[in-house]
Amino acid sequence: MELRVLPSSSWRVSRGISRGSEMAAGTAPNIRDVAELAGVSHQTVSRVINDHPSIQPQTRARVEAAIKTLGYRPNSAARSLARMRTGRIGAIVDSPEHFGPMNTLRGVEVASRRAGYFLSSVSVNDDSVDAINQSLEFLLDQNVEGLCLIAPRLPLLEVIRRRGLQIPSVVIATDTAHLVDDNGLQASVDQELGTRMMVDYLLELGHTRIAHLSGPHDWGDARSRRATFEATLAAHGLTPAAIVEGDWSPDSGFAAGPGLIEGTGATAVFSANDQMALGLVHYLSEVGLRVPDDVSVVGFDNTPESAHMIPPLTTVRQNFEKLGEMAIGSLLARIKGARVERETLRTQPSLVVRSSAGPRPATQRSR
Amino acid sequence: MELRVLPSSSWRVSRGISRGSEMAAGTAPNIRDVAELAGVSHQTVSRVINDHPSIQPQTRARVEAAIKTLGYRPNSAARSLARMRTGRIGAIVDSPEHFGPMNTLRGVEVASRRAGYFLSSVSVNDDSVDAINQSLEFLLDQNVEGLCLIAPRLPLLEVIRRRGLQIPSVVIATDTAHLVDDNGLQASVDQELGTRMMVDYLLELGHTRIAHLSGPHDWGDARSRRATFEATLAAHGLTPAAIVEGDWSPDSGFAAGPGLIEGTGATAVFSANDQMALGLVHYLSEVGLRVPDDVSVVGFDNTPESAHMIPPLTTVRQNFEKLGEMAIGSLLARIKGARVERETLRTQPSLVVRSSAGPRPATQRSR
DNA sequence: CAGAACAGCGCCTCTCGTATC
DNA sequence: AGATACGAGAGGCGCTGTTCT
Repeated sequence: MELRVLPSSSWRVSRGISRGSEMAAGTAPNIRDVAELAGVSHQTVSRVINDHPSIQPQTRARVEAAIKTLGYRPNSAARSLARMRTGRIGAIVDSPEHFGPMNTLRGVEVASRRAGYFLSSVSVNDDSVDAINQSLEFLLDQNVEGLCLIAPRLPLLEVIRRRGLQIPSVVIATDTAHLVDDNGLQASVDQELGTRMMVDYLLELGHTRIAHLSGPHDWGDARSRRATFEATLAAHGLTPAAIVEGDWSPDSGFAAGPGLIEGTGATAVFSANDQMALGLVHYLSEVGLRVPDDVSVVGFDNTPESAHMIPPLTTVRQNFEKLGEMAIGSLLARIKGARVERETLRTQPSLVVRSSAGPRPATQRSR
Repeated sequence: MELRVLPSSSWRVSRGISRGSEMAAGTAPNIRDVAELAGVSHQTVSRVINDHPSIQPQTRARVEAAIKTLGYRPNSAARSLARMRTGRIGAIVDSPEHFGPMNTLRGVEVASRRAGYFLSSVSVNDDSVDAINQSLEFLLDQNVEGLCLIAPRLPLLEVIRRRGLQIPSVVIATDTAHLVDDNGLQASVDQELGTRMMVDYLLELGHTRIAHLSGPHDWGDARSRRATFEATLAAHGLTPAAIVEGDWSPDSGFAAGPGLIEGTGATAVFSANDQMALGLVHYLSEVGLRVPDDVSVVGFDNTPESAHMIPPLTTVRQNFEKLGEMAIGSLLARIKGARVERETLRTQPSLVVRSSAGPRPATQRSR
């Protein structure tokens, strides 16, 4: 897909050239208008805009000049019709206001554009089956060639499971249990790895009483992190000091403070995201507990803010942009007719060690 | 634009009905396939899907049944071509990770969909003229009928000013000085009103030493709020206790604390957004100043978090969704051929009084 | 109320050509 | 002669209009 610069005010140009006295100003120029102006056949123009090999440089130059002066732009509908493909993919984003889905969409956007595909995306916040189905229909009505579903929560996954996908699709979701589709394509950040790295890190620091501030239970990531947290502790013969569910917001992190700390003996808290960690740190400072001297706090996401928290937050970096790009890459391969086997893409998160976690305090707090 | 429910697994249906032994499975069904199955002409099918009045209920029912069993979906490219319109509008969003642009886009999305228009949106973060121009070309290549530009910062506005817009467009931006276009359509939340309401509120509470935590200077909203802040104070014969520029982030709010408070005598701080207010409140608690007893802090945006801050934040509510909807409404009117005069749309913000601002302390702090 | 017939939207593709080195 | 560079023309993509029965 090549991009040309429009000479200003040449958009609604007259097409009087080819239609004599009609002078239908306001109508976009035609491929034949270009041909006429360049003194070539419409064939040649077509060959130029489609990068056909056997075109002489000077002819190409003449045509491109004509294109520029007319402000010609191929009619995408006509192209789609003749080629029998729209060059468009559709995306549904659930909870687009959240860090992960938002950045994943960014990656999806970049990747599809770079591949020469148009993207139509729709947001979903509503959990109703009807709303989700309407979003799907809305995309299918555009004859998208493929579908990318950013589905962090269960409701959207459930709809996908029930109705199935009839065109090439990729589902970006952690909780894969709901996808029974045989030839399904699925992508996610490896939550288990990220969680294990973090919990192992806390264990190495000597912590044995670790609490978990989890995300909402209808989020796949939250479920996975919580489950892996418990499993990793269990593998070391430990049990959680406490588990409190938040809603990803800083406020919920603040509010979860007492449940995580009071009487639990926790010396470290693994928060399922950075924002809640922020709120929790705030709570701890309010009750006079120092981070990390009294309590270690770690997060997940590596938001821009996390580097500047006080103290700077130890967290897990997830490359959502890359996730989106990988997903689109594989989706496009399928659209172009690659094999159709079940496939699962994973990106690896990485531990970002800053200073919000430290060794287990020598003397236990009394509380 | 009506939405139909696809019977599962009926998408890639055979079209053997009309093409005999060819049985081109994998090809989407045709309007003629539907006609044949329903025992009517393709004309009638066209009339049904376009809600033509003169169709008998039973005929309509037969056709709709055929549509359903075949999983027929009109080819959007063919429709666009025949109608000579794409039914698509394009949107560019600068800084989509920020609260305002993000929610404005949400409104744009909802409004265009409700009006039966498809939406293509692209994100811009880069300030380079090339990147912005490419985004524009990308949308124009899709033959969008109109353009919605969410332009909170100056660089995008500058590009718009320089190249002009050749198709119906609406610019959502506060800083209108850069738009010389004669018949331009522009929309924004009334920043001056919001700022005045807030500053007046602080003045009524008796504050005379008020500091301002502003947003980045290349943001239109930030410039407007700052200018109005200064003007409103001046109208009361007052000068700012301090002005510090942040970058919208909580961290910058935290970092701005000393500059706003130390030695300024400020008893109130007007933060240009809620997130910075959050950081500032954190700073204040760290240095032992109570909000609002010692220092009043107010924000702007009314983010979901603001209601749960401690103390709950007094702020200004901006209805970005409505802004987006209004903008699209007026844009569509232009696309449909309404008058083309210069037009400016404004939505009114409202004051949300919570408890982070109180009366001026009786005794001045010593610092 | 609905069918038949046809033109047309703008572009692509394919088949033949002719022309030039 | 056998390449390469381009033209002419037709048919088709799926749907929408209109007009005439």
